[in-house]
Amino acid sequence: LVSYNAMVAVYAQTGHLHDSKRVFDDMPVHDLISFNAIAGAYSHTGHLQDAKEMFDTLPERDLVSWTGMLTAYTRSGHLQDAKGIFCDMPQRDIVSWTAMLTAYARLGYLESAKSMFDSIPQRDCVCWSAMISVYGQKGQIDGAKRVFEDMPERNMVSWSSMLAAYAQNGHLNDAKVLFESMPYRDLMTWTTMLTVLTEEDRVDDARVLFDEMPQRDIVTWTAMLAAYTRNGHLENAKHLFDRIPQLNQICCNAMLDAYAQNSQLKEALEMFHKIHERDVACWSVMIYAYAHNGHLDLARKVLETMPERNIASWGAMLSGYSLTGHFLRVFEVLDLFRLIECPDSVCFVAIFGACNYIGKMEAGRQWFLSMIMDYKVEPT
RNA sequence: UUGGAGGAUAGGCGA
Repeated sequence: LVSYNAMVAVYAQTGHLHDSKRVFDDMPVHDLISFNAIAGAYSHTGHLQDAKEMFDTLPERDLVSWTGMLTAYTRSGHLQDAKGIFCDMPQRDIVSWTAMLTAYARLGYLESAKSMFDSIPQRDCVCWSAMISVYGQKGQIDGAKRVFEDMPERNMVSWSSMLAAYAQNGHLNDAKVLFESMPYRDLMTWTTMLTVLTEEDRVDDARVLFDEMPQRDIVTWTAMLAAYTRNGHLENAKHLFDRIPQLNQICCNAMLDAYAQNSQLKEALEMFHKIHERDVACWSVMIYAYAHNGHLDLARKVLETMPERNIASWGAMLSGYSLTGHFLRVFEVLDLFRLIECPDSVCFVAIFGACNYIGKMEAGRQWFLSMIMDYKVEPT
């Protein structure tokens, strides 16, 4: 039973749902660990419904089952359900507290995340590191640094979280200093440093680092590809892409983006069609590609065809219209989403452009006030 | 043997 469970778990962790399920179905008896493991497989592969069904039909549930379900909801963006699970679970421990902390942060409730953190009695390295990451994702470097310095002991992930917090918020020098002083480095921290070099437009140094890295994985390859794209080296990007050992959805998106940024519409479209499981980013790149090559109508069609939209997809369309002088279209599209999605700073740049162009300075001022008061978007 | 924390891709400005 232990070996079977271990196999289910290994396949689950590597995202091989079918193999995981096959082993699960083949095993003679199941215990709670097997059920939890297969539920985790569903959750890891984004099959929220199946995970929930498994959870609901469990004859008994332990802390692992409850926390697993909490995480499944968090991963799929169902924060209210995550909170419901947290409230309903009969006991909680440091793992579930940390899971809930992360869930709050995802929803944007930094304060709730913080008070959850503060209320954890015996904090371990994981919840400290989670808190660093929360501050980092919120752009609050000082908070991240304070947590990092306050924690009683640090592990690989703590250092790595702090490094990522610096890198993702443009504190490139701090990132470099921290990297030099790190007691350990691994694939993830190396990759973070690759993105730091990229942001500094040191693409050649990035390539040297890439070549010298002791290991590379798909994330590293994609980071290098993005480095070439950012610096306009389409040929190098193509070359690199052809050498990637195992393609995934994200690196294909990155290549699609390389074509889009370089106005290679035909190649972009070709790549788009090669991608079968398209996510929001993939579709949004196509909006960008069309909008920046004079095909506003096709961009709009993509916007309307894509299965789901987020603020970046709306923003791509808005910017496309604004930059090409289709100012009435800006407001037309804005009306399509402003009640369901909060416009962000990119959207407002497009809106102000539209207002200025058609001479409606007063309307622009109103939008500016509304941005701050109603939408809580800070001017940048 | 099952649950919690870190790295890559999309929109304006910048580059």
